[in-house]
Amino acid sequence: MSSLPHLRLDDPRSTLLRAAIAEFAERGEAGARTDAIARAAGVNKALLHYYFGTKQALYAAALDTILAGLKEHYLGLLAGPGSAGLRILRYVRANFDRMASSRDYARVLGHEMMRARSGASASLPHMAQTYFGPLHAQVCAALAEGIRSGEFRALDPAQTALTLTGANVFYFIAAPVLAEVTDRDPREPDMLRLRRAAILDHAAALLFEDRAAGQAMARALLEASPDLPPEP
Amino acid sequence: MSSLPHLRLDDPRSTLLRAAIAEFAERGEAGARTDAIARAAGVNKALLHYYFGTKQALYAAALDTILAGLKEHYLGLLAGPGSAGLRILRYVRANFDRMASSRDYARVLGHEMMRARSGASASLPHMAQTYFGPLHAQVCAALAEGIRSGEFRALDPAQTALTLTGANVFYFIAAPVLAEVTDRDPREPDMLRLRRAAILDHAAALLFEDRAAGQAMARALLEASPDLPPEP
DNA sequence: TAACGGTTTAACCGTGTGGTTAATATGTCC
DNA sequence: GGACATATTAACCACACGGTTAAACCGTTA
Repeated sequence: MSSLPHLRLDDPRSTLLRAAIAEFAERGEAGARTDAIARAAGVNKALLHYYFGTKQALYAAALDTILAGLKEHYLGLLAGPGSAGLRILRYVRANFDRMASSRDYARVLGHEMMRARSGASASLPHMAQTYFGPLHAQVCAALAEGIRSGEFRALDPAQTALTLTGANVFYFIAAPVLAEVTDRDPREPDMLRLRRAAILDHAAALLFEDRAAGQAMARALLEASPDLPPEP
Repeated sequence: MSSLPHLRLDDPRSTLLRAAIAEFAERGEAGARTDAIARAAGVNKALLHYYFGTKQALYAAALDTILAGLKEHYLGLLAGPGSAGLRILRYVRANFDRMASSRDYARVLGHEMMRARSGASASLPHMAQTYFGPLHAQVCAALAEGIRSGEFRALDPAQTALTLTGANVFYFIAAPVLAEVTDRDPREPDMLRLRRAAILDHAAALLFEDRAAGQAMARALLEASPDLPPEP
């Protein structure tokens, strides 16, 4: 996008962007207030328009920042070495870790999903085409490969991809409700560790023809990286 | 709530409520416009305040209407006859059918989840305590029972309950995004049938110690009620 | 130091929105 | 038919919000 945007984290533009991501994550684009973003960034509201033009453009920039590099990361894992089973489990783990390590990521995406009624979101078609589409296709391809090789059960790849991401995403989307129901914060490290183990176990149990082998693979992956990356 | 509210579907109050549910489902409480609701109901905006007082109260009424009777229905299924496996699968199917048959249900709940940042939603604590809490507890109890009896694998009940609802809910929450990615409407009857079969198969594969038996049970449940209830 | 470009601010503006009010319609009982 | 309660409306209001404007600030260079 710009030439060297990722250094200098204390210039007003970056500060605004970070404040915007937090605000959009909490309230969505419609609910976010530009005043609040500017105030949180310790900056005049006009400066926001000076750098980003409109609220919608700021939102697009926030989305781009959040999604930057993520597609490549996921596609890399899915196309990497190892059996289809190993690659899918690696992807599931990476997806979980990404959401666990950034409080805003899952919620921004959640708001985007909610906003996306037929043709109402300006950013949706772009995001679907450049991000979700290729990702979904690649997950389906890996699933199909595993089914062909006999490593996976006879599954519908598209449906299975949805179940996997759904199980993964829902935990974070529903986190505030969950906190109310269970009296524990789902983002607490202990809770995250529990969920991380569960999601890998569930994915393995769902996918593999030889369930015991799949679960062993999931456990190995878990032990290979037992700790979550810290919040950036 | 009131004495005889559910008859006479063409009085202004009911019309307003239905219009409100549709509007809240599309845009959430923050995004919904009272003007638009009144206009959709073919009624003056002041009448909305005459009947419901404030937008927030209207939203609460909409939530109550959507959730009315649902908890009893689900709890009934979970406490009904049959093994834990059968009851859980019946519940999963009922949950799916509910979301499939009402375009608004899942999306209203989705918006409510998004809105529920720490202590910001007035309706969340009430909903969590009277609705989600008991339901979650009952699902966990059924899961624990199945684990104890050996029908299910050794699972963490709470985590498993989350995976099940997540896989179920996500499909409908993400429907607009999905439509963009796959070029087919996920709410099309054919797509719903596919998803319905998949969700039951996935639940069975995830839960049962004897996977083949579980899948047979899921298939039997599917054939017992092959068609979805129509949209009300 | 004066001119200049990029940066930042205080003050302002138009509009959309939730909510109010006062007046009018509608029905019902005597 | 008149009194009275319930419905329903047109017109209005206050204000929050996204966006604008013109001026001030600041570092650099001549």
